[in-house]
Amino acid sequence: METTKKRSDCPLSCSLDIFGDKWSLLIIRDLLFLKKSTYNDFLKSAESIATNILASRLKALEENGLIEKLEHPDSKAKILYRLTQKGIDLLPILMEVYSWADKYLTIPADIKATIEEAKKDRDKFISQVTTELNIK
Amino acid sequence: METTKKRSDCPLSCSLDIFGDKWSLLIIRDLLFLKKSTYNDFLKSAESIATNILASRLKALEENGLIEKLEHPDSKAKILYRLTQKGIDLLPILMEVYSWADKYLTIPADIKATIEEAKKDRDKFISQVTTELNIK
DNA sequence: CCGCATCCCTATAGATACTG
DNA sequence: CAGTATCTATAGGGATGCGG
Repeated sequence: METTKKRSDCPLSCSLDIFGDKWSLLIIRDLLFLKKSTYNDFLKSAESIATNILASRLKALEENGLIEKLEHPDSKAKILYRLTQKGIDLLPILMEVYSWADKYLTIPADIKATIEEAKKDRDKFISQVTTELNIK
Repeated sequence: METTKKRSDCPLSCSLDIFGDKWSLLIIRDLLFLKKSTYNDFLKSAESIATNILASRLKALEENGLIEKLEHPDSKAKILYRLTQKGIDLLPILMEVYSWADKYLTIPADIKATIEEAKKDRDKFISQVTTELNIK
């Protein structure tokens, strides 16, 4: 069922086989920027993902080594999802998408400001986000 | 039918609504790098897209202003697909995906060499590809 | 509560055959 | 050559159930 056979040897094609859908990168976004880390956090996101879809994406993301499951410090009942380095390294891709969207789509003003701030010193922004995630 | 209602105001979410599927970026790749420009060119790609999917993606890409349809210089029967600037500007995103894939996936040696060459002088590579496409 | 799993139903993706 | 038509498979939405 989770065979995910690759369509070709093309690196782009293989990458899209992993995160080329409408939901995976939104989960990555939540983990990268929005300090979300539990199942219910993701469920509450603006795009309102269905529970079965979320479960299947989390499983796929974990199988592909982009995220990992940990015990939540607050409660035994909770699970904490965290990005691996492989997952964190999707950040530059997301930044380019934001940058493209900033140029061609209509963006809420506050988000627009953040994007342009991040673009100004891209490397600094990347290391900042990365460090933050690694500390946690 | 092509209502493509957006799921949220998030620029990433909106971008994924446009090209966040397993095929659109492969068509963009074909146009950007592989000098493909007709329906049958795309059909022949390694991933072997189905004809109806190709048709629907081309339509969506055109509606979203990423590509445009032109008369083919060789034949009246042919249609030439070309990237708009909005489409060409997806190149930085693709390059980051290639870069990520280069780090984490198993890549054919020749493609790996090309990726790393392009990364060395990224801006030059981008302007080179862009110029080439604009000339045609 | 929390993290799913399951079921049911609909919508979209996709494979294949065929057409203007 | 550039698509449709038709059919089937999978993705996805929404409600609910259930063990820890």
